[in-house]
Amino acid sequence: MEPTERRRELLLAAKKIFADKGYHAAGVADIVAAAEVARGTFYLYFKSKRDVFAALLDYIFESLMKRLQAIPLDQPEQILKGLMDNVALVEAFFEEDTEHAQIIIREAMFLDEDSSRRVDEMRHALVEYLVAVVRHWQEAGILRPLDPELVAHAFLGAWREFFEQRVILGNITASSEKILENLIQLFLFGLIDPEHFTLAADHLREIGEEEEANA
Amino acid sequence: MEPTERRRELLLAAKKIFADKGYHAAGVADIVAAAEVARGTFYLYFKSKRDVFAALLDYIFESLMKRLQAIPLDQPEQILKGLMDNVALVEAFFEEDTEHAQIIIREAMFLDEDSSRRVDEMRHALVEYLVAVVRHWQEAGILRPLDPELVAHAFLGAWREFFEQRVILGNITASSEKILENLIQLFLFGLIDPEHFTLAADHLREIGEEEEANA
Amino acid sequence: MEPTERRRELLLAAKKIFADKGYHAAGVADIVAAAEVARGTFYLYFKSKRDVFAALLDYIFESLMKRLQAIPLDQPEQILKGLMDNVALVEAFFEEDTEHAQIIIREAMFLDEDSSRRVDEMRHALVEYLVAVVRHWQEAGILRPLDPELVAHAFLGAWREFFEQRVILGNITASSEKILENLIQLFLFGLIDPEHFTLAADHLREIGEEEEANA
Amino acid sequence: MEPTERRRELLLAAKKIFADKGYHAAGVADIVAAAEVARGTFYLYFKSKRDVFAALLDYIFESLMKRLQAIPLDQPEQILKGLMDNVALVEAFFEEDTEHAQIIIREAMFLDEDSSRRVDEMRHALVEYLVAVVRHWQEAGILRPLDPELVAHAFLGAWREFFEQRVILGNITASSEKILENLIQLFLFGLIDPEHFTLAADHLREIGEEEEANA
DNA sequence: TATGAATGAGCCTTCATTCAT
DNA sequence: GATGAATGAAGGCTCATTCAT
Repeated sequence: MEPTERRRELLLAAKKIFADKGYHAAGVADIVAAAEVARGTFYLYFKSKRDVFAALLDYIFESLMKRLQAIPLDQPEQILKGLMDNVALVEAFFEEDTEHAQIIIREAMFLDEDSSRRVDEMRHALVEYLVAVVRHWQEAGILRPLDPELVAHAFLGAWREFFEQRVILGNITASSEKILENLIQLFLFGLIDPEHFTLAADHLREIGEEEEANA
Repeated sequence: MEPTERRRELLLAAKKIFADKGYHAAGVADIVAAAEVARGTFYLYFKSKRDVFAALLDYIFESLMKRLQAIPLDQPEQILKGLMDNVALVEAFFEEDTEHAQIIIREAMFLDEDSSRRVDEMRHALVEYLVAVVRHWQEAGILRPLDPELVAHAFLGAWREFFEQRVILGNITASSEKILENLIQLFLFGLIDPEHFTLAADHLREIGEEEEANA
Repeated sequence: MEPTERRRELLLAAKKIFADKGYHAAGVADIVAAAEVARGTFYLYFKSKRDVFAALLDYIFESLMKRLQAIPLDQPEQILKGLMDNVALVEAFFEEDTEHAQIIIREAMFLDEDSSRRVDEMRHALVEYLVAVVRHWQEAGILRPLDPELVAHAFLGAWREFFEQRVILGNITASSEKILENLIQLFLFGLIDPEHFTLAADHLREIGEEEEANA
Repeated sequence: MEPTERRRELLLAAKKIFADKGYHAAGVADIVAAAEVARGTFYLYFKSKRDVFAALLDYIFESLMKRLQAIPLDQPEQILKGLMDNVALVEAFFEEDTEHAQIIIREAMFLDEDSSRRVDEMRHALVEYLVAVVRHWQEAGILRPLDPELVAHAFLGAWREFFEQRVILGNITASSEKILENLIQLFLFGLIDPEHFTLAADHLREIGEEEEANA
């Protein structure tokens, strides 16, 4: 068999095992069993268990990047549909192959410095993408001039929360579309009833002044 | 030494070790070394390594509950200050003792079913609290009638994202107050410039109709 | 409490525990729990776990001796009843307190050199007693002049086999009286039908001669 | 090295160690030291310390069965020689490799339910074999119609007693042949001098009547 | 390249014994 | 005498990694 193919088989076996059992519970024995190769063969293609996990993160990262690069940022004429389509696309990536999400969210994030750095790169890619979208519509005067990074991180966090609950933990049964729609509405229009915008804004200003006075 | 005291010492030692090295990398040997007791002593107070971790989650949960119970939900006259104060209080709990957060967020969430259930209880307590706040101001007609649970989860997720970045991973240097303030503004007023509310709402409706037509 | 009393309580607790769980599975913790004293108290009366076991063997040995010494060897006029009564008495000792038997047969026999020596003393006492009985009736011309020690050991072994099966392992449900009666009949009259005694004796002689020829 | 061979080496090492030190005192460390392999290698071939012991019992059981199956039950023309040859064969099995006997008699019998069940199977095989022999000669009218199982158990017990004393504990120096010969004589002809058979039988009857009267 | 038997450091846990109170 | 918390040696077992074939 071609070396590259062997390596790929092992990588996919590792993906399945890590997603199933988690990094620590997964053993090299499980991986080679799933790949149907001998124990020693594993070490022909990967330096260690850590190494195959790192390779896995690379693989997932690259897969995600391919998707993101396929999205045009500047064409959408309709802000809402644009946002929804684009975010849905990211969600689809993780939902198509739930193992990806299991690994990224459950395992890689806090496994060690190296892993968390790699996840951070992914997060950064997503954030940059969201930032670009927000900035695009801010420049068009449609969105208010809030810090785009803050918005991106906030949205990412909110979305991750629901994704975790729904896909990883299975605590929510609502459809991903419905959730996403509501989430976007919340982020776009905010909580406050427009009638009370002025009142609310006044309060906000007062609080700021109080705090400055206290400081 | 009084048994209760010894147990507490071991618990705190375990908290430090688990926060430092993570559940898997932490050994009972580390814990007893930190507590400066013999190996066997550990098993006088805890059934196993798992057991001490569970006890730790209980301890953190109870500590957090004490804080939350101290907050009056129905008195705040000012929505913004109320929300900010209350959320800040939760944040303070985790920030005072970063180890708490390390353990809850990095380790407990996905360690196993038992642990994730416990973390879920905590999340639930926080969500319920946020839901109560949102509902309070919805009934007062100040907030729009969005699903309070959705709002609560979204806010929790967004907040967690920043907390992780700032406290656990150290990627952000902005002050927690500033972040919280911006976050609340985002959730309250939304992204869209009020001038374009009507336009945006129209788009939203169109999208809905398109989708129904497609279905 | 009087020291002697305390010691006795511990000894009896140990007897129960050792009989229940066996020497190795029994822990000092079990013994002190059964005796309702503190862990340390145990070591006030016994040097070690081994020590309490040795003391237990002494105790059982003495109890058995008291019984045996109470039996008159020379008065019985009737050989069968005499044998049966006497053997039944030994059996009764172990059956009254099954724990005795559990400990002697299951644990002490092969635990270590010291224990097996003690059990051997007991066995010796029983054998000597049986030897005396056999010899008594041999001198009266009732029993054939077989080696009395051989007879005693053989009987002891056969009896032990049934006792183990019945009391320790629970494999036999027949009453001890019935078994004993049959056993004694077997030992007294033998297997061969008297009609064939001569024939059998001839065979026996032939075999002996063959073997001598082969040697 | 071939797996089967390694496993066999470990099994034999375990046999030696268990026979030497007993189940509890023997450590996996001792076994792997005797087999001159690493600790982990042991667990390549056996699930646990218990497991290797069980495997050992199987091995001994099978070895014994091979011997027993080689014995024709129905051909012997001479009762005495037949019995002696056959029993001697069983004895030889244990005497050739004393470790077998050490393990079966000292350790396995009362270690736990599983072990004692296995030993019981062996005992059963021997008993059945003896029963068949006895029954064979009973049908030929040579032996009296005593319960064959009782006879078999009694003989087995008596034989075990001597075997233990001689081989395991080293208390007897007489040759096994001499002992066996005497034992068989005892079982065949019984203790009572034929001249007194009638007298003895009368006594026996009287005892029975007395007991019935008392009941 | 592929194999899989062998390795051994390292982990969790138990329990007889000690000792300060 | 009595207590029971503390001890730590010892034991069973796992698993990532190596290496001779």
